[in-house]
Amino acid sequence: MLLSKSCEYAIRAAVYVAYTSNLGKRAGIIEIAEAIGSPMHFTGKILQALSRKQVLSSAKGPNGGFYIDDRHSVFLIDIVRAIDGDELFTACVMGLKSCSDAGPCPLHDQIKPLKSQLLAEFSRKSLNEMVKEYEQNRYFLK
Amino acid sequence: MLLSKSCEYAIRAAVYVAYTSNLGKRAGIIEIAEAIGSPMHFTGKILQALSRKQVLSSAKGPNGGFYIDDRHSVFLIDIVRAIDGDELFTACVMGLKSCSDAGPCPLHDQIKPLKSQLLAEFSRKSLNEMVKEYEQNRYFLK
DNA sequence: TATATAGAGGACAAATTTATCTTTTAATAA
DNA sequence: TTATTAAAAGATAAATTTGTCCTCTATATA
Repeated sequence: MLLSKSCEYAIRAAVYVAYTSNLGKRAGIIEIAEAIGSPMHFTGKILQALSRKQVLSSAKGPNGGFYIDDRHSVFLIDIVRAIDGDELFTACVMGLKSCSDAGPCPLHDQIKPLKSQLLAEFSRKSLNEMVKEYEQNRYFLK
Repeated sequence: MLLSKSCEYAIRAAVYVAYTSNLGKRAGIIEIAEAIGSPMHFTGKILQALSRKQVLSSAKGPNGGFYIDDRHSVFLIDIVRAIDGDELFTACVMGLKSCSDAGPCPLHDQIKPLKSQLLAEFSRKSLNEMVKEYEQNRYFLK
C-alpha cells in the first residue's frame, strides 16, 4: 500500500468536506462517513487530526461540522503529510538506514525519481481540482 | 511505506543468500539475520515463505541453510509478489473500490504510470545485479 | 544407529493500525 | 439559563503486523 488506510479515508473525507463547503454547508461525521463508506468514529478521529494540523476547520454545536475555509487552498500533499508523514518520499525502499544519495542502495537511483514524481503529483493536485471532478459525477468516494 | 517491513527484510535476506550462494555456501538464519540486521526468528519465517514460493531453496540438517539454485534467476518483483502481493501495483491510491481505467479516481491517470514504472523497475532488477554491487562493497545490508 | 545440526511449524506475545463506545466540551438556539 | 447539537477526547477493543520461543522433522555424519 502506498498510503495507510487512515490516509485514504483522510483524502476522501477531505474531498467531501471541500465539496459541502463549496455548497456553503458544514459536514458532520455521520454524513461524511456515509458519503465515503468509512467507519464513522474512526473517520472522526482522522478529521480531528486534519483539523489540528490546520488542513481543515471544525465547529462544534448546532450547524457545526467540518469545513474548509476557502481562502486557503489545500493540496493533496498537505493531507498525506498530516496523516502519513513524509517517509514515503524519504525512506529507503529496502529499509536501509545507511541508504543515501552518497551511499545509495542498489535501488536508490531508480526509485528516487519515482518518489520525486509522486511527491510532485501530490503537491500539485489541489482539493478544489478533485472536488470539481466529483461535482461532475466523474467518480464516487467509495 | 512502499513495502512492508517483512518485504524489506525479504529483499535484504535474499540478496545475502544469493551472495553466499555465489560463494558456494549456504546461509543459516543466524548468519543472515546478523548480516542484514533483522530479528532472527522473524527472518526465518520470511525465508520459509520465500522458500515455499520457490523464490529460493532451503536444506535442513548439517551444512543446511538457505541458498539459491543458480539455474533460475530471481528478480526483485518475485520477492515483492511473494511477500506483499501485487496490490501496490493494482490498488487505488485513494482506496476506492470503484476505481478503474473506465471509472478512474481523480489521481488515477497521474498515479498509474508511476505504478507501472515501479513495477517495471522491480521486474528488471535481478538479484544477481544487486549482489554484484554488494560484492563491490557498494552498500551494506543494514 | 545415534547424535548433532538446522530449517519447518505452531503457539504465543508485543506493537501498531484500525475501529468502537462513552464522556466531556463548546456552541447554538429556544 | 437550559436543552440540544456536534466535535473533542479518552478508554477500550479488534485486527494486523512484527517479533519470540519451543517442539518437530529431516538430514548429514560419525
